[in-house]
Amino acid sequence: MRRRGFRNWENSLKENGYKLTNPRKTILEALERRGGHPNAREILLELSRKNSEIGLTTIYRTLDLFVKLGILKRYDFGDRQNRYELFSEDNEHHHHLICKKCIKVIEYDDFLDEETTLIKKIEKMLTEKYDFVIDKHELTFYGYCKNCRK
Amino acid sequence: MRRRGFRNWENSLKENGYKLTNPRKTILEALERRGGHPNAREILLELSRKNSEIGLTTIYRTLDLFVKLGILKRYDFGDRQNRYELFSEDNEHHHHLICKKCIKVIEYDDFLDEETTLIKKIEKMLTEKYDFVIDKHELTFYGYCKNCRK
DNA sequence: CTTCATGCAAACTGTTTGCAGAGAC
DNA sequence: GTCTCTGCAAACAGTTTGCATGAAG
Repeated sequence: MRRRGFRNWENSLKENGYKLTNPRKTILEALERRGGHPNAREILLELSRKNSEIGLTTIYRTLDLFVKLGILKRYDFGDRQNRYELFSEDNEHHHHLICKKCIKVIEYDDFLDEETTLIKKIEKMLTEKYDFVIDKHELTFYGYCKNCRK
Repeated sequence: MRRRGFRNWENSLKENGYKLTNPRKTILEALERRGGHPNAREILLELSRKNSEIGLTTIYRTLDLFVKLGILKRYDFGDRQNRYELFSEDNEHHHHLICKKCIKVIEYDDFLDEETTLIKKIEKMLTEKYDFVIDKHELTFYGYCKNCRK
C-alpha cells in the first residue's frame, strides 16, 4: 500500500484486490472536480450536483479505502469532522492556515525549505529521545480571516 | 477575559460575573490532580475517585467556561474529542508528539527558540499575505510509540 | 429573592456496523 | 458463481440543549 499519485488509482485498487465500481469512480471524479478540503457531506453535495446518488455509508467507506491506498489525505481541522484532499506528487507538503469561524482553509508553502530543515531536525530528536516512529506532522495556524473579523 | 495563571481562577470567575460553585472547585481540583490531557470522561473518572458525583453536562459547561476564561487550553488530537490542560505561565509553549494508536501525548519543548523564530516569521508572512489575525498555532508530530509498534 | 448553575432526559452530529440484496470479475 | 460492494436502518460516541430544580450572592 504505497503512496501513489491519484492518476494511478485504478491500478492501486486492482493491485490490492479491490473492485473498480461505479460509486468509487464517481466519488473520485467528484473529489477532482470539487478540490479543497471537503468533508463527507460536502462530497455528497458535490455528487448530487451531477445527479449521482450514493449513500453516505458508501462515501465513508470509500474515503477510508482511498486514504488507506494513499489516494487521499485525511485532515482534522478541529471542527470534529474528517476532511479529505486528493494526494498528488506536487501537493505533498504544505501547511494550513485556518479561520476558526468559517473553517476556510488556506494552504501555503512559503518558507517550506526552512520549515523542512527544522522539522527534520526535531523529528530526529523526538524519534531518538522518545522511541517513536514518526509518520507525519502538522503545522497549522488558527485565526480569523478578514470577513469573519467584522 | 485575559489569560491568567490558574492560581487566580477564583478571581477570574468573579470578575466576569460567574459564581464560585462546588462543582467548579471540584473540577479544577480534579484537573490539578490528574494532569495530562484528559477528555471529559476522564475528568468524570478522576472525580469519581474522590467520590465526587458531577453530571457530564456540568463538566462540559465548566470546561467551556474555563477555556473562555483562559484557565484551560483545549486540544484536539485527531481522535474526535476535546482534551484539556490547565494553562499556566510555564507551560505556555510546548508542542506535541502523539501516538496514533494509544493516543499517548508527549509534550516537548526542545528547539523551542528555533521554532519560535521560524514560526513568528511564518506568522508575519501569513498575516500580511492573507489578511488573517492569527491566534494560535499547533505543531504536532504523529507516529507510533514503542509499545504500540509491537 | 434574584440570578445563575446544575442535572436529567432528549436531541444532535459525524461516523460506524449488521445485514440482505446487487454488482464486479 | 463467488466474493466484494452497496445502501438502508440502527447503533454509537461525544457533545449540546431545554427545562425544572437548587444553590450562590
